[in-house]
Amino acid sequence: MSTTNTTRYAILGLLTIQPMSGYDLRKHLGESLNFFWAESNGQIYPALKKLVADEWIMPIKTHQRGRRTRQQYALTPVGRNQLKKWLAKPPHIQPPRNELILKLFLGRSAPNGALAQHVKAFKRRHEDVLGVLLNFRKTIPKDNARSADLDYWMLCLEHGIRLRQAEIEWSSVTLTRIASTSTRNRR
Amino acid sequence: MSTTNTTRYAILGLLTIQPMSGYDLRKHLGESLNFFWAESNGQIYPALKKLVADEWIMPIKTHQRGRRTRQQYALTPVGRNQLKKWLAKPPHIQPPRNELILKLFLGRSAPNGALAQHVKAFKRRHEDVLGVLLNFRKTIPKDNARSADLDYWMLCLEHGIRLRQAEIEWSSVTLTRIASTSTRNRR
DNA sequence: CTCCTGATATGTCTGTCAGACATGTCTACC
DNA sequence: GGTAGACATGTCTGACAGACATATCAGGAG
Repeated sequence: MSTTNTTRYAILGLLTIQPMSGYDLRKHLGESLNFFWAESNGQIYPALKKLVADEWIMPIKTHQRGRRTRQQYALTPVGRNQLKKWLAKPPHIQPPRNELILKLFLGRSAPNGALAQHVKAFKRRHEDVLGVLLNFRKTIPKDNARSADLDYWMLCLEHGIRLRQAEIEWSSVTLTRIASTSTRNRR
Repeated sequence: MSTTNTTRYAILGLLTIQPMSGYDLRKHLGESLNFFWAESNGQIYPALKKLVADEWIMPIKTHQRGRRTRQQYALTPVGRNQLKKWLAKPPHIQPPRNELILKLFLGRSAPNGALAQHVKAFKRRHEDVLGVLLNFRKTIPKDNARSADLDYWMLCLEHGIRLRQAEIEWSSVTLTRIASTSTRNRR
């Protein structure tokens, strides 16, 4: 099996920023990272247990004033090393499963107007995300003035922005073409 | 559970083009469709069985001269209707799992030069795919002169092309930025 | 004519994943 | 003293990825 349980490494990576609890990880993964890395909630806690067992991370107790005690985790030297080794390996490519495009491909069998609806929704969603990302681009550099991670984060952001722009442009073109196609093929 | 077993519908969709065997489906899925829809080989035959049991498709015997008898399948009216209903539903969005971007995000922990290697490979791969797609754009319209599917296929192709172009452009920009980043952060 | 190679053809199996669902705790406010 | 809502930690099922297994047939090499 060449599937590498990437969840472990995503967690490991986040812990390079600072020690966190499972809940923190979940929030991080659900927010900024979510634009290019979706983690399944159900994987996080089992993965943490496994990582502790392998001694890639270690649990640390944190007593916060006025807040419940949370189980936090920190990288061990072993974990840091494993992460580095993983980062050196060529990235695994996610097999594409673009359901919108599949439906478009089979468009001849679709009920009238459905495809246009799908593409419109697709476009709107990407426009929303693009808005968020463009806002990030403005605010992140100020908040994290000279974080060592900043340069890398901006590259990821740039990727997200360009991809969304391409999707939006394609959507526009496609919408006009769909209109003329359905006119031509009308029974 | 909201996961919809999309494999069934991908198969159903391909059978609208013409009756096919499992092997034909596998080839189709491994070739043209593969650019936006990757199907796991292991799913095809079980899915076919299920589809037959549900009477969405029916097995037909084909005796080809000089070739082994293959089990082919054709859509039933029920199947055609189910496909149509599915096409009308909003497409499910694949959760993103872009391992390259994840590695870039964690770039600070990566060994020297590794990221640049990854991005270069990423760029090369997309350039190769773009070449294939651009070639498709030239040849497909001639081969399938007035297929009812042609218009839809071209839309999918266009999507693939634009996305790849965006990836390639981002790669170029990123490569120059990585170079200057690693210079600045050198110890 | 027999062996071998490679395309044809049909599957199985294991670990990983998606994401809905379950459960309990603490704070703040009424 | 109750309860709404954030905080926090999990479990569970069906679907999926993709490596692996197996058998048949055609055509060429010896």
